[in-house]
Amino acid sequence: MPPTAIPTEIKPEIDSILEAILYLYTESRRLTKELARQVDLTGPQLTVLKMLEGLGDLSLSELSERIRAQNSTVTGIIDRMERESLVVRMRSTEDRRVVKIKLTDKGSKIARAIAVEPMEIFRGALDGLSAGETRDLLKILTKIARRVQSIVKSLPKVE
Amino acid sequence: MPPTAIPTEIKPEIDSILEAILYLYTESRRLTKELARQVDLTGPQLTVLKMLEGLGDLSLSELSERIRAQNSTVTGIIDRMERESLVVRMRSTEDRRVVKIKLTDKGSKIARAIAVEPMEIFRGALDGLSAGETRDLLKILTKIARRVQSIVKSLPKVE
DNA sequence: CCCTATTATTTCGCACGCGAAACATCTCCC
DNA sequence: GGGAGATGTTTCGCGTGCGAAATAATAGGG
Repeated sequence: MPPTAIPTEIKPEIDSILEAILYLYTESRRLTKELARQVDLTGPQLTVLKMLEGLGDLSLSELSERIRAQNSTVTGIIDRMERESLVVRMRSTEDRRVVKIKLTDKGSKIARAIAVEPMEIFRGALDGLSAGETRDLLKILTKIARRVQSIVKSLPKVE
Repeated sequence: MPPTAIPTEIKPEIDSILEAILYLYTESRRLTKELARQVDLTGPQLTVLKMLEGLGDLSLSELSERIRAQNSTVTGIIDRMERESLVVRMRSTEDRRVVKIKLTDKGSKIARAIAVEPMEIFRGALDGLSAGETRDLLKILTKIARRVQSIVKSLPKVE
């Protein structure tokens, strides 16, 4: 048994589960991109637009935290959105280090044209589960996450 | 009740579940990248390396299907790996349209230095579930995936 | 009040990642 | 067997996405 193999008979369900998780993730990205294409935006740009619409002006850091990307990534996205006059940068007056991102009229209008926040589709799908299923799912996923964490900690370092 | 709005009091579990799925996905990428860094590779390059180690030579199409990326993406990854002498391209003799990707000695050596295939960590974590949990998880995820699909189908088109 | 550490953002270089178009080769059918 | 369409790969242009270094502004301790 080579060291690369995890010593276990592969249960076919396991691959199906990985498959399903991957599907849900990639589908959410595909979906966002498809919605975005209808108004000539990219996926991340639509996400930012709807976020600003829902929450009001946000600083760049707040934005990058919410979309789980590095500041430098968001700087680029905002650059391109500003180029298209979808948002403007405004230096905060209280703390002049902070840049507030603000929707323009054009940006708000486009945000309104897209009714659904893509993530809502998933909330909707999860909402269709029974209370028991929801509880089970959360419990199992949490368990998996914990196990992943502990496996990661125990990994041998190369060298 | 418009199909786009999800009319529901948000159950906190739902956000936790989305959180957990996102965590598992991003953790798998982070993990791959971290393993890869130990041998001076990028995440995708390590994935390709271990895939070739496990399965033998693959064509570019086979590779791109397995890592779920477009051919053009994989062309770039292989370009950089070839530049580093990790793999070589070999025209197939049966069908001269096909390019076979082959590990070099250097590539094989590095592949052996990394014992774990990152995805195996998740298989390992899932493997720790009880049979009942596995069954429930698969059932629920499948249900979610089906619901997502049907919601997507019912979405109104802009214009 | 200054000097240092901290925090917010940008810049830079690089590696994906995609879709469309170009290119190469093969297959099939007349 | 020759041309039309199918299949495999690459090229191109663009938009993320990251981490490290640079830049700008604030805060805190002496």
